[in-house]
Formats: sequence, structure tokens, C-alpha cells
Amino acid sequence: MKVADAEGVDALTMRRIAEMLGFTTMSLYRHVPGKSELLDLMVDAAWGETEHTPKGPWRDGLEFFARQMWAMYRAHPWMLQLTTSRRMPGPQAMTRLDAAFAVVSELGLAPEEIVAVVTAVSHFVDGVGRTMADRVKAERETGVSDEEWWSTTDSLWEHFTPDRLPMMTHIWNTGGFERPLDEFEFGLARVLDGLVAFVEAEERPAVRRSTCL
Amino acid sequence: MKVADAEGVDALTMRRIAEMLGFTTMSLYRHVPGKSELLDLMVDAAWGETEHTPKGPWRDGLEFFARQMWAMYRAHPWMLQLTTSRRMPGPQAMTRLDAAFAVVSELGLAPEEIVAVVTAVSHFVDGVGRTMADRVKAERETGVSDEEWWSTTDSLWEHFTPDRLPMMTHIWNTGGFERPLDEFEFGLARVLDGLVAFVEAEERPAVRRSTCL
DNA sequence: TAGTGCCGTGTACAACGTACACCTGGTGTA
DNA sequence: TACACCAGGTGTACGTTGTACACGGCACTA
Repeated sequence: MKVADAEGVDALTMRRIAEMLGFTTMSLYRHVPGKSELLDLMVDAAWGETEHTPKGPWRDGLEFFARQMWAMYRAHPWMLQLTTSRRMPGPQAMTRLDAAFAVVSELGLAPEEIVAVVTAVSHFVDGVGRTMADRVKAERETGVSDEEWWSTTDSLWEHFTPDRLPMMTHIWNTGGFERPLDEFEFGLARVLDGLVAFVEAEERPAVRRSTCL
Repeated sequence: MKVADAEGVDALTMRRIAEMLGFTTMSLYRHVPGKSELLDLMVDAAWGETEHTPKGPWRDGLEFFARQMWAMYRAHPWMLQLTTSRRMPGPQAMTRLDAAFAVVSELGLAPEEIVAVVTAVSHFVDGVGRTMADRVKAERETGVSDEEWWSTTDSLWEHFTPDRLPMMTHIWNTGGFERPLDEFEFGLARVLDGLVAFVEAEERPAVRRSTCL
């Protein structure tokens, strides 16, 4: 995890891990069936580092849960480039999920609704996390972050801006991209507002059941 | 893209592409600098397949935008396992984004707010898409989907359910996992509700500017 | 004392992206 | 007509990856 945090998950090879531990590469396979299982363990270990969501007002609890996830993703961006090869969350992630369920359990929601509420929050955090992780990776790989990047952007800009992207040019010219709102803060507040509206509605809107897959 | 859709992005090797086109592997490098640029092109081509977001009531427009993204991700789940090596969206994605900006542009929002609103929706769709993509990948790789999977799940369940996961067991026992709500439909409605609340508020809540990175 | 696992080692292989040197046929210019 | 040029296709080769497989030593038990 130390390597993945610092140099990205691509730098995390079995040989590298072994070298760092002072053993040979193949010795690792005495303790772990393969690399993907090892990555699964890393992911669950990261979940284990987060704090347990406390009981309390449900909106605060959900917000806490989201912020913990966000902190986790910021500390370990590699989590978002991994496909969770197993289909179920690991035990640590399960524990955290359970606590999040508990927070919304006193609202009299149907069980599917409890799941849906927590899932909606997770999906949002996953989404922000992903673009954050991509940004981190791109910065590490290309080295430079601002000086070179924005200059090339400028030239690109002139290339296809004219009238094919009217709104973008307008936003660009009025500085909307220069001082953006915090994507996580803004989105989280909206998602939670939307959930409040759902929970407080006298008759809750029906939602389609999941089609298979 | 045909290969990636059907067999996953891991099956998409340069040799495979060349073979499919009837040329040798290295001939591809006459047309594309490297694989990652080719993947960038694929991603942007997928954006090009979606329909242009029409003008109209802003909530409908945003919903349309989200549904188009969702359809795109369902058709091309591999898009979500790729790290967009370049930092800017391609021209097709740009065009779609521009149309989405246009939809919310008549609300008198500040430019940063326009960006934030569209970004929030995208992040949510990204998040749902990601877990969907993982599920698709897992099903392809492990072959079986239900019969074997749920049986192993059952045994796992007995293992650590007792009292460490009270809410999960409760939800499990009351069938909350068996007939889940559609994650996309549910979440999208909440996110849009939250955005409506934001837009209609007399004084819009301040949001922290993005801290760098 | 012989047997039985656990744990670490070393070599080897297939698959990947791609660098590099080479060939080849069509086109533009003298 | 001659010739240079070069976009586009070919073939071989290299380094890196995950990991299969055969092997060696150690501790412990019957």
C-alpha cells in the first residue's frame, strides 16, 4: 500500500513487493493465491483504516460516511483503478456499510430503500473519486501539472472553440473553469438534499426494481 | 470497440486488433502513436455515438444527458476501466458537455455553478457505471453468474454474519437484497431533486472553492 | 529415523507493448 | 524518363509482467 500510494498501482509488481520484503518473488505465492487476491486484501485493509460511522441524526451520519470514503480515496487513489475481482465487499468494507445502513434504519424505510439510499451516496463518492484518481495518475505520469499543461490547453482551445462549443467558450471566458467549486462538497450537499426530499415525502415515489444485470 | 464490448478491454491487444484488420501488429503504429492514444480515440468515438442533448426544460435536459451517458456506459463498460490518460475530454465528449451546459445556462447561475451542476450529474453516472462495469467484468471472467455465486455467498454469510453485521443480516432476512431498487433510477432522481432544491433556493448556499488537486 | 508439511528459491514461459531496421509501391519533380 | 521521396506495411527482438513448476531445507511428529 505504501508503494501504491506513492507511485501508483502500476508500480506495484510482485517482484517489487518481494524485493521490499526481502524475499524472492515466488515466496509471495505461499501466502496469497495471486496478485488480484492481494489487491482485494489491500482494498479491504484501506476500508479498515476508516472510522466507524457513529449513530446520530441520519443526514449527519450519511455525510460522515461519505467523508470517510472520500478521505480513504484521497489517501489511496489506486483503489479506484482496481476492479474488485470478488463480487462482495470484504469484511472491513462490510462493517462500514453496516454502520451506514444503521444510520438510515430508523426512518421507517423499506429494506430495499435503505440499501438504495446508502448506495446512492457511495456511487456519487465513487464517481468523484474516480476523476480525482485519474487526475492524480495523469499528474504523476506526465510530470508537469500546470505550467506546461495550461499552455498546451490554450492552443488546443483556439483550435475548435469558435462556435462549435458556445457554452464552453462562454464559461471559459467568464472564468468558470478557473475557480471551480469543490466537486465533492457541492455534489455531496445536493445528493443529501435529494435524499432528504425523498425521505420526507409523504408518499415516497415508486422506483423501478432492478432489471437483471 | 467490437472486441472490447464483447470480451472486455483486457482482450483488446494490439496483436488482436492487427489480426482482426488483416495487418501486422506494427503496422498499427503508423496510424496511432501508441495504445493509450488509441483507447482515447475509442472513448471519444463512444461519446460520438450518443445523441445530442436537446434544449428544453433544464431538469429534463439533465436527465436526458444522464440517460445518454448511462446508455453509453452500458453499451461500452470498458470505458470505465480506462484512465483517461489525457486530461481533457475529446472533441465529441466536449460537444456533449457543451450541450449539457447549455441546458442549465438559462437559470441565471454563475459559470462555476453551471459547471458544478453538470459535473455532479456526471459523477453520479460514473459511479453507478463503475460498479456496473465491475459486475459485468466479474461475470465474464468467472463464467457463472447465479447458481454458483449465490451458493458460495450463503456459506460466506453464515461465517461472519452473527452480530458483527446486525443491519446487513436484518436487510438480508427481510429480502432487501433480493429485489433491490434500480440503482441508476433511484440515484438519478435524488440527484436531480437535490439540484432542483439548489437552483430554486432564494439564496444559494455557498460552496467551498476547490482546493488545488 | 523416517516421514510430512510449510515456506522460501530459481528457472522458465507466455503474453504484452513497442523500438528499430527493413522493404515496397506510388507520386512529384527534373 | 529517371530518380528521389516517403507513407505505409513487415519481421525480429527486447524488456516487463504474472505465475507454473520443480526443488531444497527446516521443524515437528510417529
